[in-house]
Amino acid sequence: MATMQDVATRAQVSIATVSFVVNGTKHVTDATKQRVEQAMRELGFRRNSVGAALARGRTRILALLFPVLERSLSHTSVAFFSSASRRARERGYDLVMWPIGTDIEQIDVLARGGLVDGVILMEVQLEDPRVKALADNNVPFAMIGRTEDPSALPYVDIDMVTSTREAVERLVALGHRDIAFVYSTHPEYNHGAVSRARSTYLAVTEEHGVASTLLACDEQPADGRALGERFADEHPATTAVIVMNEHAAPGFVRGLTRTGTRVPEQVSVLSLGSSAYMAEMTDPTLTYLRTPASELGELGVDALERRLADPSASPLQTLLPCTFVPNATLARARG
Amino acid sequence: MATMQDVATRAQVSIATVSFVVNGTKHVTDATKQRVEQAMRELGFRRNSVGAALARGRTRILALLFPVLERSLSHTSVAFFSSASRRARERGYDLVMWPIGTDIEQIDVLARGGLVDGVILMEVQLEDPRVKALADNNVPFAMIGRTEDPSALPYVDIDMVTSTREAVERLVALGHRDIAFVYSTHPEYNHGAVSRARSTYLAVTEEHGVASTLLACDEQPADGRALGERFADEHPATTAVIVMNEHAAPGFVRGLTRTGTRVPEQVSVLSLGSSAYMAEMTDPTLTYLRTPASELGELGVDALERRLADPSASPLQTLLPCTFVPNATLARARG
DNA sequence: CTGAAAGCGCTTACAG
DNA sequence: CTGAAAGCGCTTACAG
Repeated sequence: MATMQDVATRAQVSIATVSFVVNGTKHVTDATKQRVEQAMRELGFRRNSVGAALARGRTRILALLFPVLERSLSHTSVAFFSSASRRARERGYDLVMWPIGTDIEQIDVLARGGLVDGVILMEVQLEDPRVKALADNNVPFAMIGRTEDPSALPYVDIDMVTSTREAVERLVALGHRDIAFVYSTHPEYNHGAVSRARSTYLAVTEEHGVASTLLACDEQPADGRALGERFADEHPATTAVIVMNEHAAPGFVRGLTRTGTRVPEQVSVLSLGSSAYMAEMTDPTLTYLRTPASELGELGVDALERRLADPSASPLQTLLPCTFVPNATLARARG
Repeated sequence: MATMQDVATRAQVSIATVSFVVNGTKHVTDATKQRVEQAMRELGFRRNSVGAALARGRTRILALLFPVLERSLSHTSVAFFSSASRRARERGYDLVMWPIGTDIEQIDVLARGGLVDGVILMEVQLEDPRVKALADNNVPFAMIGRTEDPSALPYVDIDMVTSTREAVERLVALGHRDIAFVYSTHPEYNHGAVSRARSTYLAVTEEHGVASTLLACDEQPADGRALGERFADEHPATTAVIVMNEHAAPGFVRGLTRTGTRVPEQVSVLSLGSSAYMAEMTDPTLTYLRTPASELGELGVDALERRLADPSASPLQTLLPCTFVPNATLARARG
């Protein structure tokens, strides 16, 4: 690999001049510039990013932390990733997905090691040790999601209170008086969004005097199906279900229909926080509240960039509700 | 951020000694070691990876290149990623997913910039400009998938010839004489696996004197459904379909059943290269040939590591067939 | 067992 | 407009 020094020697200029040409940081005479460019071409020169990073103190690389080994990437999560990476590129950064779990040690190494300029956290828990680790160590970061008390931290998140209220009230408006709520369980994880949705569901059903049932379900299609298959037996009076578990929602509908429960005539199903991709899996097509994944992915990058630009500026904090997408699994309550 | 120099000063040793302690590269007296460790603790020292990388010439970071912006990540692709990253960690590397497309320029910057020690390529095309770019530039890499002629390059890949033959012959054995093949289209992409599967399908059906039909389908559930909905009309004589399109397979089955075609009584469906996750989406549960994603993810890391250890060693080249998972969408041919 | 020093490949005031 | 030189934070022969 040719170095800048090699190029400088061949073009008979100083290494500084090569740097100016490569980075466009200072004006260089056309003639000199051409000599340098020719030398670079001849040597197949490519600037070593590590050297540059050390000198500059920045890499222009951002990391999206997702615990891939612990939690399965849903279609929606992938959408977060692609939109964030697109946005990062627009802003002159590279964004990579770093499959780091809750292991603080690893986060520390990554974040303080200087390899990345900043970090976007996903799958944030109410009490998240990673957040404390990053904050304590002064690593620039933004959250997609948020902790119990995000106070002065930058975040973008789904407005789960608004979205859950909308879910319940749409069902109430259709005459449902007994509404169940399926949420996703994951050992050790106290997901912020899940927790907020659950308590809002309880509050709003109570507010409307509607019967409520909380049902846990693993993040697997087969678990959704199993739940659906025994649903009619175990909850004969329930006429509507909110499913906040993207992985399990199609399986749940399938479990209902294959055991003879008609959807939506007997039971309405509303998927909370999902995508067109998953909604298309079932028959009838799932009615759902769409997670604004691409919007939040972009905003997550913006929040981080702002923090990088000025660590003392007020943090960007944005909540976006899900949007209702009417398909075929909602109907008026029976009887 | 405290540097090694800061630690050295505080512990009253040389920076070299600190380095020895941090890396365990040389024996240091217990007393000295403890002084150094205490100083590190007091200062909250964390080694700067960029400095280390520059000095060593290695970062111990690997990149998995997946064109996230251009191709949608299937559940199976995610499995590749998680298993590769798990394996990498076992071997002392970090593996990140780098959402790079076909843009050679970007690959060049990444790969030659010294930020990563090696690269694993996914979604390899028959003629893949990225492969040439990496090879020309002497960047250590391995492919998951392979080009038309991978000759001396390290790769691990699905044995699509064997797997497709198995798919066809299982259907033939059930008496099917008119078998269609749905493959995934993607503009600009001439995916190696798709291409090999298609030609094997044509060869094996011909070998058995069975009627064949090639059907293109975008990688979207809704496109699968649309294809399924018009299938009975357009291909009334066809009794079995091989679907090599993980995103579209559930939609295809759904399209069939919702237009009154009974699966598998009237039409058998065999999903080629999929996962339990996707198979669970439909009713009846999809019979499929499982992509050995976690096995190949691991092997991909092994292939790359071997190349890193000894660039002149013979490349690891492995083909693994899919394995048949019997579920509920296969039956004897009707009539 | 420990240290002084060169070197990894860049960037960037500073000087001219 | 161009260059000499210090510095980014480490690692690692080499010497003692």
